[in-house]
Amino acid sequence: MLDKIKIILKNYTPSEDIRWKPKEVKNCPPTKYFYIAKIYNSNFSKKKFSLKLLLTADEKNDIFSLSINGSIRKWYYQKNSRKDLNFKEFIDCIELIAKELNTDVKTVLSGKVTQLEVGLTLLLKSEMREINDCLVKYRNAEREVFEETTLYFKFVNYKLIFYDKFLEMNKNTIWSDIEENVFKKFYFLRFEINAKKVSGMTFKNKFDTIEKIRNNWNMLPSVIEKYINDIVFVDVISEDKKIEINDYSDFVNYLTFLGIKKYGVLESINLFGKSLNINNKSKKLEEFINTYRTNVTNEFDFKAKLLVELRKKLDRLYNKSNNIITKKLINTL
DNA sequence: GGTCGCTCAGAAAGGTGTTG
DNA sequence: CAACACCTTTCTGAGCGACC
Repeated sequence: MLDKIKIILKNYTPSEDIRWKPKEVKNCPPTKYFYIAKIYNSNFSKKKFSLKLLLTADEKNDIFSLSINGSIRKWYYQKNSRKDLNFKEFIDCIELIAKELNTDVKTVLSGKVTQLEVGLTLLLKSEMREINDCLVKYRNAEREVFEETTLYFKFVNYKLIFYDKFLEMNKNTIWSDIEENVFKKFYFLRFEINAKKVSGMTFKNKFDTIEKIRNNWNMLPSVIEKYINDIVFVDVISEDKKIEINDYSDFVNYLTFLGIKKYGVLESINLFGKSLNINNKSKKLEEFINTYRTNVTNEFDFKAKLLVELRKKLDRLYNKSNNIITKKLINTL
């Protein structure tokens, strides 16, 4: 469930097996020196998807701190696939990193996590490809669509991202017939919670050290589901219902629906941002959107399908059936 | 009965000064 | 610089009368 991560180890004793290269950094105190290096996953012979190291040396006091930065997911598998780390693999990662750094597991566990990306890839049917259009609002985040297939909800310290993993993995290649078929049939939806500053969002206290991530691994599914559930969902794809207008309220209801459709769902929702009454805003918005919802058939039920697949994948990554094994793994470290 | 606006508390987001 | 602690602001949902 983890992808990109930045870990800070204090009081790390630099391994002599690593080739440290001095790095010039402008505007830094004269007593500090910087060295960079890379570590690879030595379970594989190829050297791809490294983790970048930045060693800060305060040579006066002989104190070193190490920053580890990169995608442990790609690093662990040595490829960019739709696989996601489960608990056992995460524990594996910790041990591997300790080995590569020539330090003990305890040191890695104590590492501070200052940046973290929690995410997963869902295997959906290709009809689900349009689902981004239905994710219309998330709290007060800035909604932004990039190159038509990527959707962001941005805050200062973190953002939510939805994108087509298959396109991302195969963007620079010529597709074979098999790949064409896969793309036609399936949609690899990737969802990520990208924390640029862990200390400034909800991961703080729960996922801000490697040890806490390990101990709180079982909380990750509900955290991910909470973020998804908080996104305002409107089915903008299904056909309109055939509406019978029998009285005035039916008429107003239908007019509101037509108005939202004509003016645009996103634009209509934005109107509420300017609404003066803070307290009623969310309630009104909910009513407003429900009016729209009651006028579409919702024949496909995108949201339900998304949540079902999300739950399936989370169960697998959380190792629900292996709870005892999970506890044992924690105890062995 | 339903709507509106006020209050409150807790959570979430953002701003800023300090620190190594 | 990056990261954090600390503080302020904003958001959100629930509760509760007042009013039509």
